[in-house]
Amino acid sequence: MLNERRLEVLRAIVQDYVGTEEPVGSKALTERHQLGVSPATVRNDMAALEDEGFIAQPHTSAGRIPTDKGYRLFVDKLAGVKPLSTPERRAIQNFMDGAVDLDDVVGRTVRLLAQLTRQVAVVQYPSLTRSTVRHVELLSLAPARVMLVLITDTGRVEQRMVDCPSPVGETALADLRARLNSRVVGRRFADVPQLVQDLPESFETEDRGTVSTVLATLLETLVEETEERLMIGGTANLTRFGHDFPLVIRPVLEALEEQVVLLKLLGEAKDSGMTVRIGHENAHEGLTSTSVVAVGYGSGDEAVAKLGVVGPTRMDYPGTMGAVRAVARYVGQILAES
Amino acid sequence: MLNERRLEVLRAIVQDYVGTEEPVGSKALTERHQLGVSPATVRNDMAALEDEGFIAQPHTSAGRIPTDKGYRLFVDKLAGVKPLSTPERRAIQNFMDGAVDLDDVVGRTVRLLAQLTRQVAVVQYPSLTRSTVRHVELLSLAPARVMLVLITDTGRVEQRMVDCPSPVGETALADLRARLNSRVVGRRFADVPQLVQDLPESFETEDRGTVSTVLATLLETLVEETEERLMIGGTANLTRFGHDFPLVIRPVLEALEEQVVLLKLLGEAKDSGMTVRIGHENAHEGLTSTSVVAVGYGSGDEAVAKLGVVGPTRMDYPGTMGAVRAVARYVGQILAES
DNA sequence: TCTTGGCACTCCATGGTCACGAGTGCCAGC
DNA sequence: GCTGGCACTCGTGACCATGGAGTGCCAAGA
Repeated sequence: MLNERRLEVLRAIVQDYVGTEEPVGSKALTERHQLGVSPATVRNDMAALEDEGFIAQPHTSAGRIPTDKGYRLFVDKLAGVKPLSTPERRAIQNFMDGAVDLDDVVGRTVRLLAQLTRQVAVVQYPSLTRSTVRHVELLSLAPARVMLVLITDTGRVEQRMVDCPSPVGETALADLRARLNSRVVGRRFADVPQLVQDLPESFETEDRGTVSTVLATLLETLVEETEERLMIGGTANLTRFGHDFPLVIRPVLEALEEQVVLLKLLGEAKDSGMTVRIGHENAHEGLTSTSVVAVGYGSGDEAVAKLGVVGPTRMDYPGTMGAVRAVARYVGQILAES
Repeated sequence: MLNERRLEVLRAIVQDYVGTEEPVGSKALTERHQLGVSPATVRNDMAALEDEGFIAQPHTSAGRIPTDKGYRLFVDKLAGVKPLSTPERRAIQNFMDGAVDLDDVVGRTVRLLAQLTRQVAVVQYPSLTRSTVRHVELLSLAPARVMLVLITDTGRVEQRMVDCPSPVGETALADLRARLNSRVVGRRFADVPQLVQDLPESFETEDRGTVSTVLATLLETLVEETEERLMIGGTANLTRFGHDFPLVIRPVLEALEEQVVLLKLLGEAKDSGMTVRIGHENAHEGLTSTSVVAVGYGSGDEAVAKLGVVGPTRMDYPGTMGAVRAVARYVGQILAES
């Protein structure tokens, strides 16, 4: 059913619709693309494409627009990933260089991505559980109060207050700090629970309470939902959504404010390679008229977190995918260097 | 010119317009408020109010809507701050309790404020320069690489990498850490530069380079723009802006993404007491059709940062001001406790 | 079997007219 | 100084006619 030309027609429809935001008709198609056939033939092809569910008409006697299924086919079969131009690559470098800490890196990334794609950008902070421990610090702030600071190889810093059952001496604290670090430094956070399991036992009875409390807080921090932070930007680009936008923009903004929703969204993306979720493929109700392009990034081979963009299903997929991939690679490099 | 009744008419117009979002006419006014006079009289009063610039008509033969100047008078003279209801107070407590760290406190605050006011909430992180130092930590991560961690009494933690000119021994680092802390702990960050000024001189020549580098980074961190972080939320409430909203919402979203703009906005607010900036009173171009209600908050008497909301000029000022004030007080309490 | 030109049909968008109603300003009378 | 009355303005919504873009279908040609 779907011969070469029909696919070509679909590609042309997607490209034109993305460009003009208007339903595209058979005549316009033959004029703007060298299909080598007449409008009538294109009409037949369009009817076939519509039968298969790849395109639809908003109403009779209007042009066609791609359906989610149509975009899916376009992304899977018809379009590649468009590499960035040299000026664009240079812009990425200029923009990212000079970041002072992880917050800054993430902040710049989100702004950069929003600017390049002209869509809403979402960047997840490097996950704790997938990072490795660079250092664990314990600070005595008051006799029975300790501050726990975790530092990852990706530069992320997490801190928690610990209220101890009894006053803690500096020596005991230094002892715990040393033993703790010798066990976990360089290891992955995911492995920490196991590594510190028997630590309390090796302490004097009087200190065991404190040690357990500190460790409990440490483990809590690792599993806590807040470990999965993220940053979003470019929401102003939502206004480029389309005409019907008051209806569409609301649920999108709401979804974007729910960290849980976004984390789930990114979580659904594959760990490696790029993931594109189109329209109704997104589980969340408010996002059924948006597409999400996400990819993992990391300092090494393994992804420590994900980043991506959220935009209208009518988006420039090749360009967006190219930008997302390029940014992810560059951020990975920066993390590896630091 | 502006006798008691005319002020009463203005108040009624503001209240009705805020409620209905529609220009309000003389007849509707007399029906919904006990003004004790006829529509014709109200019309005369309205004409006077219009002459003075407090109200305007979108077009001839339409009702009146308040101007920025009208809202200003309303806020200054005609409306108080509406205290929160008991359930609302309880909701604040429930919502804020259980915050684990400063990020969490700020995050909860912004969500709470957005929910209470149904507007966009902006919360500034406690400023470094106005906080006092709880602890300065130096961690040796590599021979010539030190991580500097600042901890404030408000729970804020800031960290920076320092690349030292030469390898640093643990003893030298411990020495610097001890001397640094003995000088600055409990002091205000603003005073730190002066307090550490002569510190390098008291070290051996060989360590002076390192000491200077570390101190330079410390001072840099204090003045850096990034010290002024903030969090925003409730942007979905922008969709309740009005009918003409595609035009209005765009610049607002853009302004909200520019931290600089927002910081300036909050910075313009008075240090003590509540500040209300209405429409064109806001310097930033994109925000001329919004009002900003801001207030300082802090753990003690002094404000360490500000928070507020951004909404349409047509907002419920008494209610919004009440919510903002209540939230600020509660956050202050939480910071004081921690 | 596929392609093509022709043709009738559908339906949206545009723009004009018209009646309605809400609201105003003004004035004369109380 | 307040009030009722009255003429006037203007935006809104309904209705209708027109034009044009686009379609589906069909018969003829390659």
